Amino acid sequence: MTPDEYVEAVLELVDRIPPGRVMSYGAVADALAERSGRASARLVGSIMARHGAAVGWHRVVNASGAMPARIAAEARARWLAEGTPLRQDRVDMRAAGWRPGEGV
DNA sequence: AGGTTGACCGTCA
DNA sequence: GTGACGGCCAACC
Repeated sequence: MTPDEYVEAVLELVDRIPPGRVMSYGAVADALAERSGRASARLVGSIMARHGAAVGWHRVVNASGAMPARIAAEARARWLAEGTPLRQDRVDMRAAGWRPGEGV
């Protein structure tokens, strides 16, 4: 799998996350690990930083259910807009966490 | 070629 | 709950 194909695989998966649900960067990396041969949360993070605008980037959060300060406000607005379960200003990962195969 | 830098994560204190 | 550390892998000096 070429790096380019990996990027597509990440975007494709993110695009399948249902509204109101989220996956962590690490969960995305894990989900693609078998198919891609790699599993790096950091890599998924940088891919989202570059290509996230093309998909529902607010549905991919860090393991704490938060987002970096730069985009936190926008992310929170989107979570509220689609009814994502929140805990203070973070996503409630226990309630909102999604795994591929769940909504199919 | 080599060092630094990220929209990260799990572990340990 | 917080903070430090090591591992991670591609992009960028």
